[in-house]
Amino acid sequence: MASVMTAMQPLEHIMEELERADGLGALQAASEALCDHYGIDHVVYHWVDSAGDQYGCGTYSNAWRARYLEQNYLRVDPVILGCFQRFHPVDWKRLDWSSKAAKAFQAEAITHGVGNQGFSVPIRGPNGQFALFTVNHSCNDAWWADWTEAHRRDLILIAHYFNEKALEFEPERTPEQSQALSPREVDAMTLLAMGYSRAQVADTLSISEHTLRVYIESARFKLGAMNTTHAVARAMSRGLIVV
Amino acid sequence: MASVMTAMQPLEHIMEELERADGLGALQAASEALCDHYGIDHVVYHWVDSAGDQYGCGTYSNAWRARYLEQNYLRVDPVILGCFQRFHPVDWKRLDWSSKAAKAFQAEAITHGVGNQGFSVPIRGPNGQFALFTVNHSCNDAWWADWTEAHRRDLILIAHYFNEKALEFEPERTPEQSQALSPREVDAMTLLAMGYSRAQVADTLSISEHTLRVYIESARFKLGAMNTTHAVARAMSRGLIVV
DNA sequence: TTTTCACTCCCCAGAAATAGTGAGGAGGCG
DNA sequence: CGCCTCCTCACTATTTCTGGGGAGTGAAAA
Repeated sequence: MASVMTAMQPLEHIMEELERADGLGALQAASEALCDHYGIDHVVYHWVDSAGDQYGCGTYSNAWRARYLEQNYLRVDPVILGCFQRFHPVDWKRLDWSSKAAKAFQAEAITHGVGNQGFSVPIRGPNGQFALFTVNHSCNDAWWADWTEAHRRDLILIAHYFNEKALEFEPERTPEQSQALSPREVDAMTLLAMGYSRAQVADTLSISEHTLRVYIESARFKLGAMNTTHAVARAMSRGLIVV
Repeated sequence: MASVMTAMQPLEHIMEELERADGLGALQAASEALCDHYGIDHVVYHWVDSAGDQYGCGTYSNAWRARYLEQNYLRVDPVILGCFQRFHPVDWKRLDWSSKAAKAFQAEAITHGVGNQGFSVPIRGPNGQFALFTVNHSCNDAWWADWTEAHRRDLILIAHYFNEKALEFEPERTPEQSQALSPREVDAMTLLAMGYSRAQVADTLSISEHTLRVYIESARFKLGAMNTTHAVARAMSRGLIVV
């Protein structure tokens, strides 16, 4: 249980390497180092971006990665689907593998060298960023249960550092931080995001609907949005409004 | 630097208590225990929910909490605004305190016993859940820098556990994940959030605009939204779509 | 002091979204 | 085998939003 608290030099060394990492290659190297350190088959970091864009690094075979992307397994993979609704790290056994697609997916994964046991830590960043840190191994249930229990805390922390570095190295994936909205514009966007119509927003803010329109338009302009819905979506994803 | 890795019995004890916690009171107790353990002024967990709903526990005075809620400081607090855009834990000094509102807010916080130094860990869960774990103290910059550097890893981990427990105890705060959107509905919401008009979305999805409308309406119904903008906002804040 | 910016108000025509119906086929699940 | 959800298409009338204009105040920044 107390693994995080006990001295474990090689892990400490890997963590320090990770903190000093200055490129995506370092994450790949860290994945491999972690595999060696723990004596497990695979360590993988998988960033699942906005429009189904993906980025990852880790020790899965290139063939399996290619196949995964090519088949768009993103929309089938129970690990992705399950972790997206969770906060807790999760053992793969607790996911829903019942669908036909999931079973086929699993079978194919195993033929590509993916182990039967897995443990994934969901990680979330700003603007809806989502990633998974996964450790994977081929072994029996009891051994895996002991191992994951023993290293749970380490894995949470390592997952956090992986994501921290990935965000750092890929700033273009969390794009421009545009100019801020004026208070009135924030009010307008916020109320619109809450489902109020323009008339209701104007009424709530005690201004004419014409005036409100000016705010919406200027907010739309500042956010580079094509319409109100777009503007609200951008304001939300940039954290300019909290709804 | 290696604090997480070194034996530190009292912290270990607190963490184990936290893991066994079975109610919100336990988080409050853990906050106080952490204050004692570290010898700092405040430890606070603050859940900032979708609709501006808030829940928190920690060692701030009741007067300050009441004031914060009453004044709706959520929309002013640079800690909230800054952390919402970040993944890294952040020292309060690195936030933007330049606005007049922020300065007034800070001054008032200090009169309510909040320390001049702060360090906050942003945490995100499913469905757009967002929370902050903050440690706060009154001291000079050098001491604080040393302290936060020394305990950074612990704090990340403790923040994770606080949120894990908070999510566990408050399932009703992430309720209406019940109604997932169908794939087509997700497509529609996503493209609308990207600024496409209905005609463009229909074209992109290669369906008639009439069909598209059915998706938008059913999505709106499932999300309990009053209009398209509202539906998109809800879908985003619940993490159903990623833009 | 000048200039910029946020805030407020107004008109109009055309484009877009919404509300109320309707119906048929494909596929999964008990 | 029904039952269900999902996907697809259609019509009409009404409401709401958008994109062009223009104009005045006050506060803050340059």
